[in-house]
Amino acid sequence: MTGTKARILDTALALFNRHGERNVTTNHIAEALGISPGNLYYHYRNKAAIVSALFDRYQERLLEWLPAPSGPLTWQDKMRYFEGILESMWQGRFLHRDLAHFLLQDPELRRRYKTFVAASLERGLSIYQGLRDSGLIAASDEELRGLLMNTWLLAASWPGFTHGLNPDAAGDENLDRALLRQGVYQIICLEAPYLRNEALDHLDAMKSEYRASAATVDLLFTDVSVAPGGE
Amino acid sequence: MTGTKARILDTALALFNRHGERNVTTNHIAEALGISPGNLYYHYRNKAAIVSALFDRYQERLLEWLPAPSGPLTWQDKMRYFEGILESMWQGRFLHRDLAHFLLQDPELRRRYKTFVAASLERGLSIYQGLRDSGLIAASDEELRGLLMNTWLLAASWPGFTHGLNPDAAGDENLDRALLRQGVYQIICLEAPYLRNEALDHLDAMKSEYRASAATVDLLFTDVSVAPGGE
DNA sequence: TGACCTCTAGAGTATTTACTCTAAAAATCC
DNA sequence: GGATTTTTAGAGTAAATACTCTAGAGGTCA
Repeated sequence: MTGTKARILDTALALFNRHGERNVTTNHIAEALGISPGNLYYHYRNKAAIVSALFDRYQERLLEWLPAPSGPLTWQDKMRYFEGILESMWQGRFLHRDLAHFLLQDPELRRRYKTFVAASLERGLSIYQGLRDSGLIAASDEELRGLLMNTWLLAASWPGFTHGLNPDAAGDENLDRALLRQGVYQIICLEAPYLRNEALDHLDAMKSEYRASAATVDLLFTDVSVAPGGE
Repeated sequence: MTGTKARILDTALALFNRHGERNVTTNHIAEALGISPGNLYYHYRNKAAIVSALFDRYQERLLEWLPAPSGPLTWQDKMRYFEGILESMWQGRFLHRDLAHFLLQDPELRRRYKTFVAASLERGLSIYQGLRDSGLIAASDEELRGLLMNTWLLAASWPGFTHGLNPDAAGDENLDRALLRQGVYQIICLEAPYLRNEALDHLDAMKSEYRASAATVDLLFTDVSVAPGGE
């Protein structure tokens, strides 16, 4: 039931994330799928169209993770938001990695991205205001805006940062997860000073739950000479 | 006195920052300089060597901005640090934009980058500890590390973020500066909760000094249809 | 069975681009 | 001023890659 069109997106996303969009040719995608280049171009008129479609999918999925609050929010809700954001950004990490290039080349995409960022930040603000109403955080609207902008930048750049430092780790599911969780930890650090009540009570527990081991963090900065043949 | 070798770097940096490394060919660089491709390749054996040299220069300049504290620090010192960091990252914004690709392609560069990031974070920690000794901030070492990581990510991604949303602004010196200062504002937001004493007294003043006007920020997210012929 | 439409194959191409090579100009040295 | 070395020009090339084009397979409906 999964049509060729969707399979192209899946494969392209996986290849882009692993090798970088720049290093993945349309022929590579077709080959990985076991289809012909002609077939690929039958479904997408060019490479940019694939990127554009992936961007749409990414955008939808991220906003799904950020439903406007309906009713009082708990600190568990907050953690779910964080996980969702980072999960989405992880899945679309190639996008943020090469975003600057796409935005420069494609004014239409740029337009969409602007409204997307603006919408996400608005959505985030309403969520944080909900958390404030629930007494879980204390901050002025201005502080929330600053916090949100920083959260966005952090979440958007974290996957690219870790993957850039440690591309060899790609495919190691455990390590991937650990690094992703460390990203949540960084976001926790960001908002920690504003937490109150139950959120504050659980701060330490959350920190230690999401923080990666020192060994894992070290792995980011120390030089791991890849064993030969370990591709 | 400025040799060809240095002029190549200057021109390449300017072109890379404006158009993205991916869109700038070695022939473009040579043409912009008014030299032949052969000449360019006489000085740098390939494009990656140019990027690598630019990276070295960037690295040196950033660390120059982050001298280890000798004696007690003031809040003015702190602001100078921030400005220096963002200034450096602005000048090398193409690097962070396309960093993932460079790191993936060049294991040697990756190694250097890892030690560079680690060194910068260490340096940053000693600076923050200096600020703590001066009573300007209050935070545990662990909090400082989290803060530093976030500061790094923020500073590294802010130039690319603004430029990506608004590439047409490139060349508008005033707008560039305003957006860069807004980056400092974001960093201020990051550390605001930890400030004490004089640093706290000047917080509001610093915020309003660095924050860009609402109109400028709006410009980031609203769609500016570029007037035709406005390249 | 035949007409029609969707989907696929795969060889092929036009273009871009990083880089080479040879020779000559310019600078330096004795 | 001649010899030698450094620097430059610029035409040219090999490889990569996004994309095209034609032909045909497979399904559907009459």
